[in-house]
Amino acid sequence: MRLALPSPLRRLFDYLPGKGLDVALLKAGIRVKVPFANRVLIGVLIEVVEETNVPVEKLKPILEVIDDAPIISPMLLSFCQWTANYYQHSLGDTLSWALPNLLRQGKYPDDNKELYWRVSQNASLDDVRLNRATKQKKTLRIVMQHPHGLSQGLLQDLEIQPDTLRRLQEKGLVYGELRERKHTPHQGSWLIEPELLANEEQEKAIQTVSGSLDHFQTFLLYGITGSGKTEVYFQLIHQVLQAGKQSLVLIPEINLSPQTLYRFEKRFNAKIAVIHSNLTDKERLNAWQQAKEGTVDIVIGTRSAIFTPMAHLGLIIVDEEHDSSYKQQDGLRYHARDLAVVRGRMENTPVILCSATPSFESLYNVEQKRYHWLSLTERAGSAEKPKILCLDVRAQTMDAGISSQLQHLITQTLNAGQQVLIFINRRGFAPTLICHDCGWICHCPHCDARMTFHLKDHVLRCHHCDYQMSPPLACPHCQHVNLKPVGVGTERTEERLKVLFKDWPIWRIDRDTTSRKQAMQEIVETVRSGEPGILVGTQMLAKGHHFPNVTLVAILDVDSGLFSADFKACEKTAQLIVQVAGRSGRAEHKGKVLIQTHLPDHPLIIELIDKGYLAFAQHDLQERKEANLPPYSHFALLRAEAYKKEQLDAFFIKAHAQAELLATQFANNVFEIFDPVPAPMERKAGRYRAQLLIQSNLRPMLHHFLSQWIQSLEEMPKMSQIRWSIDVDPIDLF
DNA sequence: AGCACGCCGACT
DNA sequence: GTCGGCGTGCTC
Repeated sequence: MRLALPSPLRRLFDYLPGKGLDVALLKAGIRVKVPFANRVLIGVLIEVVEETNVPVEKLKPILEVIDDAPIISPMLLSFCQWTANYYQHSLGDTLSWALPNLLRQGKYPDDNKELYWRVSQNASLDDVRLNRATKQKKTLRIVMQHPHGLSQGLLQDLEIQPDTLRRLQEKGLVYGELRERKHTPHQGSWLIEPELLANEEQEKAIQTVSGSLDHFQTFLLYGITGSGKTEVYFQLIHQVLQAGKQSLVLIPEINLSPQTLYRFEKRFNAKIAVIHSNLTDKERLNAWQQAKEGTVDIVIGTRSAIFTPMAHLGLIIVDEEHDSSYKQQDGLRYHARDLAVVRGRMENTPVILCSATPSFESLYNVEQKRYHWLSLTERAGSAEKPKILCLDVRAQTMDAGISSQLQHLITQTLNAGQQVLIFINRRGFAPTLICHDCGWICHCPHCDARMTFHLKDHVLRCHHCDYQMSPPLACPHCQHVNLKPVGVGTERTEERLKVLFKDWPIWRIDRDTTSRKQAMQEIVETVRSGEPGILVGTQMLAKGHHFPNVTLVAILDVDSGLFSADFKACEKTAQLIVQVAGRSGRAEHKGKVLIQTHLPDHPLIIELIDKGYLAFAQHDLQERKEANLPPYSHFALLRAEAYKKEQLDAFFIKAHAQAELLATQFANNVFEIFDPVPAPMERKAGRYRAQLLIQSNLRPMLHHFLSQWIQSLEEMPKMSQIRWSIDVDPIDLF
């Protein structure tokens, strides 16, 4: 029996069947318990083989067969095999990423009954007892929309506390029902809310995809902010529901808010499962099992939901497909958007990738006729596109990153009763502590990074490891007591804005102010209420939320995104500008976007402002073509880290030599093997980091090469001190 | 990744 | 004398 075991070792392990075991009952995808070295592991049977290269005396019998039917379908298993192979990862470990925790631990899918809430016959929203209970009223409204009941888990995902339900139950307005989780045929309409009338473009998109619902085809749905992408895929999901099939909707981490789910709940009378990182193991298994059985109709989830088994998959949607949260950045470094396309092909199902700022890879795939292009370029209603302006700040006096022109515009906007959004590119530009006399700067003792000064807590914090210290009173270098915070950061900008615009509220959104669970939501709601004021924040502001009363958006420092060595820097910056711009304005007020830059002649700035995102993408893709960069060629990156620099260097010298040697076995010039280089932040959390880039125009060759190269790396002796990994299609070169 | 084995320093 | 530090090697 050939098994995949949860181990980083990129190979399968052969075992003997236990005595008295009927080999005919063993099917790929069942779990078995086996002895492995000195412990017991749970593995997944991949195939039954008669022959093995392993010496007989080493073969051990399995201890136990856990399942009588495959826990993982042949489809999902081959999907995982494809993934493991493509990302050069161990199959056993890949399965660990794909399976819910409890299944990896050998537990059985839970067939416990689930608590469903239903509305009582005599319940009414006008009940006087609900006059002051807004939460209960809202809850009752939601439960009323679903006469067949809603599971407690889903209600919790909608931010409804069990306590609220209990109170409604005490009033006799709703009742709980323990339900056997079995497939109950759907009754009645799939819609709760009628569909909106699609405009011409939307109709065209819907028609095009619905003509392909019975087979694989990838669509790239380009829809500018406010053009009604959601309506397009809602109507398509409706068609899929009517065909008795399931839809899988992937969304970026940040977008999986109760509001997102609420929109689905409001539209569809369908069973929806949500898969996100805050689920308990039990909830996750439950959602997984229901999707597998086909008892849920729509699965909404983040990156890892791409591994959800689906009984009757009919459509895959990847919302905001350009979003970098689809790429797993440790362990199995998969890209959920790319895997969505692979899965669609395997399951013969259409895939829709949506974005207002499509990734350049996807645009390239459209150009190559692999993806079908759909576009929505009209904003719904009377809303106009925001106007992007570039402000050359060379030779301008800046005040905490704010030019006087910007100051003037902010004042105007506030006086007009509107809101301003100030976007700061990075927390990395946050203030640090500098000695005014000798120029000493406070560095993190564990990383090659400056400590960031946090005014509120009066601490120095390293943003790359968790190191914290209180600021020294005197300079450790010259002993003078003249340490000052410098740099433009969210906090400092906020402080300055508070002084400059002291009569207006200022809201700050970043990791520090929104660490508390509900904090972000509270701020967002305050801003949505429309009171004039200034919203200051980082990346978090670029995604999802829309603020109708924001009419001025300012990006304080766009330059750092323009000269980065990273080949994707321009793409990311362009996406950011367009996404941030999309947060503003609607209907009555036209939005204005101001970009402060020292490089007003940069092609990104010129192209993006004059001709828009797609034109800039064309331009940048042309440059990448000339430089033979992805998507025109393919990258794989070997990263490694170690506590001792000499060990790391020794490792890379060997790895590099092996790569060169291996490359001689292939045709000339198939690969470009770069010299190993230190990571941009060489030391992080006390470990030295470096990387080695391999480039090739021939994907299949690159994969052959990688698997052989990795095998030789795995066999290298004395490697315990070095942690290394391979990143196929890296999105960051560090 | 785990986990044991093994060979050197500071303790009841 | 041992307890335990982590370098080294192995897992069908």
